[in-house]
Amino acid sequence: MPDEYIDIEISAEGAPGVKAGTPLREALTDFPEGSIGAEVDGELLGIEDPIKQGGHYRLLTLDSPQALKIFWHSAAHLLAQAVKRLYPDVKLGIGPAIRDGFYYDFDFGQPISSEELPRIEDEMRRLAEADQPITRAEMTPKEARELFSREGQNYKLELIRGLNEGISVYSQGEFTDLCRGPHLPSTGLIKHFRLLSLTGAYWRGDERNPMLQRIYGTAYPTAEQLAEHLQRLEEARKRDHRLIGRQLGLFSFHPEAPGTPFWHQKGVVLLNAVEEYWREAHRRHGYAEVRTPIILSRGLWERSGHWDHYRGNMYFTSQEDQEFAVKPMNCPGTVLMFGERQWSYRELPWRAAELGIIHRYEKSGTLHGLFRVRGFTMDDAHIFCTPEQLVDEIRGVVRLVYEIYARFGLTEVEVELSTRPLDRIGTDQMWDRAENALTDALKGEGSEFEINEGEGAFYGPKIDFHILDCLGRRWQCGTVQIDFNFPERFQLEYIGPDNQPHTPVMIHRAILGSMERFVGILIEHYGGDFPLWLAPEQAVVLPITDDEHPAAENVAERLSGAGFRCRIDGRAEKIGRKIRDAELLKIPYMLIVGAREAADGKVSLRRRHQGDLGVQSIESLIEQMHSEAAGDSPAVTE
RNA sequence: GCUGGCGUAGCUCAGAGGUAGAGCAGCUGAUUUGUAAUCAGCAGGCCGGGGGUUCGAAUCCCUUCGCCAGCUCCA
Repeated sequence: MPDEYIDIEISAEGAPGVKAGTPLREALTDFPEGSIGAEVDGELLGIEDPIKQGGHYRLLTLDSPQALKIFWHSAAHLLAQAVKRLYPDVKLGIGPAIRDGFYYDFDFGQPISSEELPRIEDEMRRLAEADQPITRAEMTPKEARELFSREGQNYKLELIRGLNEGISVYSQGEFTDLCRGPHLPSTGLIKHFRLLSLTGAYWRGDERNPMLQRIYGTAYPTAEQLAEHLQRLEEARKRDHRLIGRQLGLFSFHPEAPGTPFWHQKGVVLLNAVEEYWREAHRRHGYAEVRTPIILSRGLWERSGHWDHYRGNMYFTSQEDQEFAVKPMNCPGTVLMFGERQWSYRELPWRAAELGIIHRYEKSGTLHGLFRVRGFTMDDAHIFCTPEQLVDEIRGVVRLVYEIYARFGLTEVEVELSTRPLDRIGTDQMWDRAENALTDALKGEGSEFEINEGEGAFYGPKIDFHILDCLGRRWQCGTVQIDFNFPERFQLEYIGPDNQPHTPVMIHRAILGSMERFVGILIEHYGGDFPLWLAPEQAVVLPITDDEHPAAENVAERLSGAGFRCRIDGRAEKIGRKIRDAELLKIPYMLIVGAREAADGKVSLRRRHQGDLGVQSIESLIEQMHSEAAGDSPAVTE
């Protein structure tokens, strides 16, 4: 029964139709079996919720994707009910539906251990089997205060203080919770769920508030969907770049340098392959590569505004009574370069790209593999152009962004445009022009985008690019920001056709974000199975016996000569063992040389995950590898 | 930073007051092998660092460093 619609009309005084405030269940004369709520204009309604507006209602069943949000929210309540039965004195925080599940925050007084989760899950199961109806009631703030103060639910009381009339509570059995809803009709619908983890979380996310204990869980209407979701979590665990990074010998971390990776030989090959492609693409798009100092004087950072706004994230050092900062951004250095001399409008745009090494202090608790580090290489560029050139420049950046992502097989990109915040510099006219330039450029390139009203930086509006990896996870990588601040602070100018000085427009942009983080994303996206052009080791020659070593040397030399990364596994192991080890190292090509191949000057070809592909001449192999390496990246799963 | 958990051999992990263990990896030797693990032997440890309790500490306590999970996707 998917996609069933029903129109509801709100009655005016004395006219036919449904009275506003009527619960959805009563408003529907013919309530279809299996309906758990409805959606209208993006708003979700449970069947007990009151109708507020007329409209075209889409009925939801458990099969509807939108219904999951309701489902998870009710699962959170089920969790809270179970916890309250087991720990009667528990204080409830909040328990929303989130992406892929739900959580609920509790104050247990005495912290509980994650070994309690199965017990709680069992209690939830019992409660679900009891199949209690979920009912809704409205009350005034006063009534709500009385209700929750009776139970000593101080967190709920705090929430009520921020609410006006029309407070709703949802109940199932003895359990009542302050809640906006919507919810399922009854708890019996929640059959398949799993509690996943127990962690700490500050009340309202503020570290000055008490630490609550948060229980995360997930639930699905069918056992298959739940199993599939748990499978996805398992897949993500297997793809963890920290694990694969060690298994493949790409990088490591040491306590001596928290938050900064040590890149091993193979990891550097990978980084270099990404950088080589990056340089090639930037040359083609008319960028000039520059390199600015890592340590610059405090005075520069005072002038750029970083001293006032970013000092807490910066590292400092001093020598000869002079204070310096380790750069957290590349822009001031590039701006100094621009300011070195006079510029003619004929020389603009100047697109200065830099793979700049920057350092930012991050709280120790937020460090996470390559994803959150303290030192990294930003694939930065700063474009200085005339106002007339702005739209074209942004369009060029957008094109380059899509081109570069596509090279890595990342074709799903989500774009967000952030507009002027309340606290900002520059005139409204400048903001109009800049926001229009970003909008026009995105439209011109045919990108779909969402607008984040008021989320721009104080110095200018921006576009953010998010890529979706093969597991559908979203990573913010690229950004394009227009900057009114720098040209003003550093009094940048160029001489226009009118022989007068003008202020250039400055654009900051990054595409991959951090090279290190991007490589981490690639590791997880490919699961370590890198396409040929990125693979740290592209081929390994596997002689069957020592007799084939000369022939194997010959094969390896030919491949190395053709520019491929290739080695010989000359160990006194059986071929099965050599294959296994090469498969585990995820080497794309295994070239087996036995007596027959040695005699014919050929190899027996084996591809990672594919097995034996038969005998092939070395010439045709090299040709095949060249075209594979040059082409677009193949599908992620081979 | 804060809360909780975890640091034992290169890796994955056992041991939970009484002589530090296994598998894999490593080394040595044998084996010369045909598409995902050949066999045997050997070696390997300030049980993360520091302090304490105890006759005795990997084990209990304190402290410090690091790692892992999380720290509003708002009732």
